[in-house]
Amino acid sequence: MSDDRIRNMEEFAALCGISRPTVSKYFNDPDSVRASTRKRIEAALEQYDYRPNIYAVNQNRRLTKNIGIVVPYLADPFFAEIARNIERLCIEAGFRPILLSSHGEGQQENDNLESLLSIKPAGVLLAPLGRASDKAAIERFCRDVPTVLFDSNIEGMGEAFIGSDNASFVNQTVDYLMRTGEPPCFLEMRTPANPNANKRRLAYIEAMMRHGQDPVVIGIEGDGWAFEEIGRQGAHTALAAGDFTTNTILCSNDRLAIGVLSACYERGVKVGRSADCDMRVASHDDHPFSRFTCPALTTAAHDYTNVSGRSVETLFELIESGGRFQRRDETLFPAHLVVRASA
Amino acid sequence: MSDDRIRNMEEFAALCGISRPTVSKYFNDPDSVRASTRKRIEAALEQYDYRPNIYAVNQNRRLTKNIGIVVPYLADPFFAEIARNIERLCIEAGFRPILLSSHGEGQQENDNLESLLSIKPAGVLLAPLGRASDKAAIERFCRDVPTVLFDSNIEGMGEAFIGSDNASFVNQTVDYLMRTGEPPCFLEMRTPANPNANKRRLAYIEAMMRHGQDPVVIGIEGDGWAFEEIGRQGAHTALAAGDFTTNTILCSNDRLAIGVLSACYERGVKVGRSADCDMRVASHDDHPFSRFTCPALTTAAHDYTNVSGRSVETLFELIESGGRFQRRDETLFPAHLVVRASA
DNA sequence: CAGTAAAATTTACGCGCGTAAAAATTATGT
DNA sequence: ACATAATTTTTACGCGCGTAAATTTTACTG
Repeated sequence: MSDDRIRNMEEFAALCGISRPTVSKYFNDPDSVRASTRKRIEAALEQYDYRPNIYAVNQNRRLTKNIGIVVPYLADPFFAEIARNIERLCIEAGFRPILLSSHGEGQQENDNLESLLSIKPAGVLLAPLGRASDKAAIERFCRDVPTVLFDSNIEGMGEAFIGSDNASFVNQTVDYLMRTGEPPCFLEMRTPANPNANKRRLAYIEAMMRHGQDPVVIGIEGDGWAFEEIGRQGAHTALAAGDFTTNTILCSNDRLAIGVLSACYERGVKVGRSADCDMRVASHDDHPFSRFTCPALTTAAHDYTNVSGRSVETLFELIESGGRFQRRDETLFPAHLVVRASA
Repeated sequence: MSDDRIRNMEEFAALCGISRPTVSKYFNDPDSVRASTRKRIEAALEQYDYRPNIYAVNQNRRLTKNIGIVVPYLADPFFAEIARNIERLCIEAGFRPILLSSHGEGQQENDNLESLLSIKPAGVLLAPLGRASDKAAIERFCRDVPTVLFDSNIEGMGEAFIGSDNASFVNQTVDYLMRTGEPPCFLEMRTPANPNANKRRLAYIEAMMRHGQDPVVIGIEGDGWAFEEIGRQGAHTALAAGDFTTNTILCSNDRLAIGVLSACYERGVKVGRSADCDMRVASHDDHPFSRFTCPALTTAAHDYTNVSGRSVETLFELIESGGRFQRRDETLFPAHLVVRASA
């Protein structure tokens, strides 16, 4: 690598012995130039280490190669994991992912969308906060930018939605719990952060009815995204009050369950499915840490690969279609049961 | 907000009744124009919702307002939390943070630096991987971009380092454990991912000598950033082999400890400081989840606020100094002990 | 080898804004 | 009110690249 700093495409083209417009064409699509000239450019590229000025490029291209990724709460390893998959897929496809977290706050979500607007992205993958989302702001955003929603749906917004099938999660856990012990009580936040929670509650009620059981839903207090602490305090309260009508708790999500396990431990309530245990606790999501709780958490797992993969694919299709779909598709992937020691 | 789309600064300046260069000056620094003209611009800004094209701006400014933030592993809530603090501080100072994760891999870290180079950031906050880092690549990068290292130091690289004082962590946990029970064995990965681990081991050995005790270091196998699983398997092996010479384990970091607690639970080893417990487990970092382990983890906490705050401040100073410091400062913040149930 | 299609070159313009220099205007102090 | 300093305006150029049109060169076919 020679260290003569190349200042622009003009100079680089001269070093290649090729005209600038052709070099420009190469950078837009290496296959759009003759194989022999491509070789020459790539040879020079290794020698001189030049790369187009990204700002000049984006100023002139009608569409940038940027893709915005917005997740509601990046400190949740679940979203960190999804985001990581999505990032990788974007890069492999030659795009530039820009990852933003809403940190659980509606204001931040709006700021993120504003910020994305100014970088004129080719498309955006948005996992909205849910209840705390500013629906009007998101709708306005989706009018300007090709957007695919994932993880948490908002009716009618974005050109498509990819997520997990909440009914599939709950059916599997409820069926399993019914088959192996007492019927489960359902523990959730009274005012859930996102609509998946509502769907899970409804699916729980329906599943219980199907089994000829009375559903018992325990809504605990708490606001924000500190689910573990909310679950812990809620479980303490509910256990003290004797709210659980059976020995089996099904939590709306793993982070709540982590808090519940913590509370049980603190109270000396032994959790598990062996004979010497007081309670069973199961949950949904297969959070990256759920394998390491004590006891390890029985849960229903997202199809991470398919959710992130299909989200990205869909966005690419959307971009190629010019930013609009004929109709808004909703794709739901089923869960699979992960039986561990907690239930 | 009128919806007549304004296409450029020329049009916006016309609507303000002010010349474009003055408007340009305003956007560079609102205080650089007369108060009365500033009012006029800001009034128009509310009416017409214009913002400068970020690509045109960055192409022409010698320095962008971008700040790169690189963390080794974003799926670790510890880094997610730090990154979130840093992001906020950057935004408040009028910068544009770009958050990148190296996902535990050297190749990704290099890619991240490459990617940052192309956006010509005003400065970069880099928490290097450590052992997996490509030192030469980082050194080259630091020559081109004003960089402040944080969390994990690499001797001589970057213009400054801000991190936590590993000796302070270990001294506090060791002193506490010595004071309240048997001397601790130290559990770590045999080939630690970053230099903090080495410093902690050395501090442990020194602390034990000071207490007149023989240090016992147990190095467990494992590679990569799946510390919980490594800790779990390592603890199983060590417990089976009887490697622990006392009933007290001090883990190098909380994520390992989470794995250790999981293994203990699986083996029916009761952890805690009450009389009926078999072992005590303590650790370092005060990971966001360490409050929810079973039992809750006794640990030494980072000074999150100061580490992130000082890192950002230092980078700002560096930027204002033109990218170079006279000498390379290393700032270490002490830890504080968080006593919970595990030890 | 001619004929044709494909690719590359030349030329030229525009993107939206930073910024410099000189001229004109406004604010400040006495 | 006047001299002086501080701002603003005018004018103009440049940043690095996308892209279009016309022209020339190259590659491929029979």
